[in-house]
Amino acid sequence: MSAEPVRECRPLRADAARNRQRILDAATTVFAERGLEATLDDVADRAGVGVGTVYRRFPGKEALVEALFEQGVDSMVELAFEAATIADSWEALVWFLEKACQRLAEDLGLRDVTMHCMYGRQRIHQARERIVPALTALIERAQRDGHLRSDIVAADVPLIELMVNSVATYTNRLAPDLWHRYLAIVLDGLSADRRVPSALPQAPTHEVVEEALILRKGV
Amino acid sequence: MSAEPVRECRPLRADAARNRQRILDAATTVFAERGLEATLDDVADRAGVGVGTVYRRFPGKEALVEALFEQGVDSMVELAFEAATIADSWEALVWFLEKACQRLAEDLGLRDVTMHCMYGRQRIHQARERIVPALTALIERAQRDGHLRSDIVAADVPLIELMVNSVATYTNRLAPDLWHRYLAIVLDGLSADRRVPSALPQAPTHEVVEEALILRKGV
DNA sequence: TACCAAGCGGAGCACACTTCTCCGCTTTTC
DNA sequence: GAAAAGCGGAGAAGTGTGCTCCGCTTGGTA
Repeated sequence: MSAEPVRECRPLRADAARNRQRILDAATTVFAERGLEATLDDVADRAGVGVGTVYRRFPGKEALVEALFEQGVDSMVELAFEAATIADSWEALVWFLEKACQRLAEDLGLRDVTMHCMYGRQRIHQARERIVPALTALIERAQRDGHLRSDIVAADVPLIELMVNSVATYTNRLAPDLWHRYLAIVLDGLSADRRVPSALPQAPTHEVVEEALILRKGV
Repeated sequence: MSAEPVRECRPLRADAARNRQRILDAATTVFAERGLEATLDDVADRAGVGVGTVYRRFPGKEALVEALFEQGVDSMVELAFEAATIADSWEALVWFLEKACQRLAEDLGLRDVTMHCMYGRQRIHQARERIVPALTALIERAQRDGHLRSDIVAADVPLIELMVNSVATYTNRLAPDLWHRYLAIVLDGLSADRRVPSALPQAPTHEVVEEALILRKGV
């Protein structure tokens, strides 16, 4: 939220400040909907301003993206810490994976930032370093309690998120909640003490699956 | 293998026939390695011929791709029928998923053709229609035997392949066999009668995962 | 109300990267 | 050794980025 050149003395003119906010709002929705493949022209259109106006406020796409997702990335780290406060260790893990996948599914921009690292690698790297201990604690606690299979490690988590998110990427237009089903399957695979398969969300139809595999827009 | 304009009378000159084969070979490896994003210029380079030569033999990229993958797509269908001949119903399902994921992981072109449908949609659609009955039979048999959880349907299969393949896409340079681990987890989630988690292939290191999420080339 | 710095729009530039063509030269074949 | 067939690869044509520039508009001060 503080990426443009520091020019503290003179405050923005009223209309300029209004436009700046419009740009940020537009960028939020546009990137969330279409991922980072969206153009600053798209953002400008959505904001109802010209491209020039966008470039006057932000040095370039990267700056805007970083300004927008600084907070989003950090909030993923917080998620892991928040999960630690849940009493039941298995529920904590489930809650974390659900929430993390949810955010990535809802915000394609966040997905691109965390999974593709096109921008702001440094920040992502730092975020990863902070999240690893929390994740490790979450996992080891669930393992000590005999809920999580013992051969899982913290490094598995990003790849599990990637898997589930790939379903979300393909199906989010046609069946935006379908990814829950596959996370549920994976969770059953992660469980150490499940006796009976847990209930799954509704199955997709062939039509939805076929359409999803054809349509696939976001990466 | 029969995409260029039919001109049956005169056979190709010896050198031309040789080049045609070189182009097909080069296309096979280039598309397998880099997916359909590879250019016909890349194919020409690999084949050691000029682009013009490629375009003289094949009307365009689509024709070459379809010629190449016609067989590959059909072989995915055959896989399902072949699985039906395996005695144990659970092993049949496991074998099918392993093989299908293996092929998709080894051949990024095949992955793009089946998962993204950029070319030859008609053929893919037909292939899907042929594979569904075989898949349904495979699934229902495993369910009757009490091995596969009863809430799985045939339409789940492509999405399961998609999930596992997304791992392969990201990690195939650094840890080309890592996807087996995640397929194993998913399989444990699909099982109806497992008492104890099955053995998993070796876990990834944090370094590999981080590199994989950054490098991501294919798609 | 008048003035002008600050702000604005969006055509268009530079660039990257496709697919595909064209034509002077080379090789094969008869 | 002549003609037909084939070849290479520069570059045309098209598309899609990110970003700049400059004539016009507007907000805020005097």
